[in-house]
Amino acid sequence: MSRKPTRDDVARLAGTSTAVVSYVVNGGPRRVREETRQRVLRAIGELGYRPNALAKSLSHGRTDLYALLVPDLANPYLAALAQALEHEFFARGKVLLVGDSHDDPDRETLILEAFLRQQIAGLVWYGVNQPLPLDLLEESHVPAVLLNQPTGPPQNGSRAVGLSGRPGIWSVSADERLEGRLATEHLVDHGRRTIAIVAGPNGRRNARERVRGWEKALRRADLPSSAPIHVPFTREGGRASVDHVLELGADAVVASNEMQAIGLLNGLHLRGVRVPEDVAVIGINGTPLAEYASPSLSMVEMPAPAVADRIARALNGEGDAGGAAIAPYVVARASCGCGDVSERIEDGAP
Amino acid sequence: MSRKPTRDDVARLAGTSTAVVSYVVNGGPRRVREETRQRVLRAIGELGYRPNALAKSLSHGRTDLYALLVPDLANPYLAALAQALEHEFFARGKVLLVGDSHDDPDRETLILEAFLRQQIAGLVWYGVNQPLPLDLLEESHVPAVLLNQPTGPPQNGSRAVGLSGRPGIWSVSADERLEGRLATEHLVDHGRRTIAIVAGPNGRRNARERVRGWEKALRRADLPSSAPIHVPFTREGGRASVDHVLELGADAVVASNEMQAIGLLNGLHLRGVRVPEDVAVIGINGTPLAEYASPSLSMVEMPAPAVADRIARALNGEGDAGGAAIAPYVVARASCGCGDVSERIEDGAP
DNA sequence: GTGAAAGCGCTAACAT
DNA sequence: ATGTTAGCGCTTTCAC
Repeated sequence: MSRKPTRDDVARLAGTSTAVVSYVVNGGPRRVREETRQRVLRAIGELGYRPNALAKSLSHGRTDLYALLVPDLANPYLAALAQALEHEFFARGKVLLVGDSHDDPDRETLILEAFLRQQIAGLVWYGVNQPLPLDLLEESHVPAVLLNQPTGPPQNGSRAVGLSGRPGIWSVSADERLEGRLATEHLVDHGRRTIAIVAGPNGRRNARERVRGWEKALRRADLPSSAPIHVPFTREGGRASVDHVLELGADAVVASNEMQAIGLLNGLHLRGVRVPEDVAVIGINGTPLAEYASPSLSMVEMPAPAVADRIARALNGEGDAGGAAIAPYVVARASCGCGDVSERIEDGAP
Repeated sequence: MSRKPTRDDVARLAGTSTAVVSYVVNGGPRRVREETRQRVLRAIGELGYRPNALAKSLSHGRTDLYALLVPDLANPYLAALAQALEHEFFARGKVLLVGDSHDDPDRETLILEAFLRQQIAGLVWYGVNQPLPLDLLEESHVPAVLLNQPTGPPQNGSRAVGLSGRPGIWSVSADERLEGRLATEHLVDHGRRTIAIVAGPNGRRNARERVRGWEKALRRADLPSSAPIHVPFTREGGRASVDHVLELGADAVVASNEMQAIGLLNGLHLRGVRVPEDVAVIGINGTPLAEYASPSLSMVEMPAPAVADRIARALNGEGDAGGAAIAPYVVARASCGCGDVSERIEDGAP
């Protein structure tokens, strides 16, 4: 009574063959007479039989394992994404493996290799570098969705597009430029004239895109643009940018992600600068956390659940992965001067 | 050249038997002549051979899969824990599976079953209910660490203890009572006289423990205690508790977790109450996020990396899982009135 | 030091 | 409708 019951035990107890047990457990590929079915089911219940997914996968040639590889699981945006992906995958009977590269390309490779050894059925990869070293991935035949990888011409919102290299590698990425533009335009609408931007590390492509959107909005509004303030995508970075922001005499700032925005808010608070009275703040890629900053943070958002849905569809080859874009939108709260209004402002076309 | 190379291919190319390839790949259990070893290694390199962990596990009877089951992956504390666990497990050649129960016991069971089907080698379970339904777990022989499950008499700090039921089930839990006491004592030291507590949902055992610690500290200081304010362990809950706090005329508040503390801070901000001048705030189970609240949040902490280390040791049967306790400590920041000092205050004995 | 072969638990093509 | 059986890729005992 110690060894875990196997399919053989079930078959023996039910007085059938092992194949029939398989058919019952999997609901196919053959039909089974109802009476037999019941007998098998009863045997399964009696033994407390639990199918071994390992054996199944080995035999069937396909696992139930999906993997997520990110640079920082503690980043609220990525944690929200992990949560949303787990939700989507679980709904499809898959289970989620996570890896945290700590922003280290070498570690990233090691993790990826571990995932491939596990014969993952799909990968979601928020990579450290741009572009990513795809060799490992390409020689495997694992379907993958790349995040944070700008591909081709800028797109409206987010979509899943096939990526050159090999079929089965997709890219789901936000239109960072649009996000930057939306954020900036909102500040312009508030009548701000000197709008600074806290950007990501110099040279990172996705950092650059957000800056481009900011520039575009300023140009359209006929406002001057200053030099982007390049700091890491961290709370520390945001806080450290405060001196620059004040030197520029800015009356508004766009922060390139939520962690930076929170750090910035804290930095301004420490300097005794009032938000939004003295300086208005808006960030990009908000999470539910933003609402609870003090003052609450206005953000451009593209909710993790929608992104996760898109990713899951792409990996499962469900319908039009490249279909309608997910549009980012402004969630106006207090930090931009919208008072306590927490309305959702939809975007028009570019 | 399309099929993935298997151990057979390697053996053929190296001109050896499959067993030898195994010995080389696993560094055992038999020795292999150096020359042969090199030949095998070369064949592996040439073919780009990657061992199939599935087959290995099926044969070997043990997977490299550890699983983490939590009620809310987006909770910064749990996200930090997930990150720290991934780190520990990866260092041991394991890979991390995550499940999010969304605070739903039924979902929790389904996820657990999925994990068991995957033949996980270990489980870390931050359960929804207290006590947890351990039947599923007990009939499996999976080593497990239960978090958030008060066991036996209160302990100093956190430790891994064997849990009745069956061997291989451990509990690593904070001494919630001590945490509550430390937080409260710190406020007392600041000269606060009316110290309220934002507790967790009424009836939850871990919520109760923190309240007990608070009561004890007040009693010792000869201060009156009010009724605990029971709200969910969420930011919404913290924010919603503000009216109660103000009604009580409190000049200080202990929040039972970080999300509540952040919500409370925001609620006070919205009411125009100054922190810490009018009301001092301290929370329990802080993460790096707390430092960036405005004002920065004083917290009782028990860092995720230390907890994760303890958990990993327990699961790996490494040394004294039940050894020295992890002591929670106060990280004093601005919200309690410690100014911008960010010193770490160690705790004495109970 | 190395090879042959019997499993690990399950799937599915092929029989009946 | 159900039984038989050959794998899936690897580990490991047992021979040599």
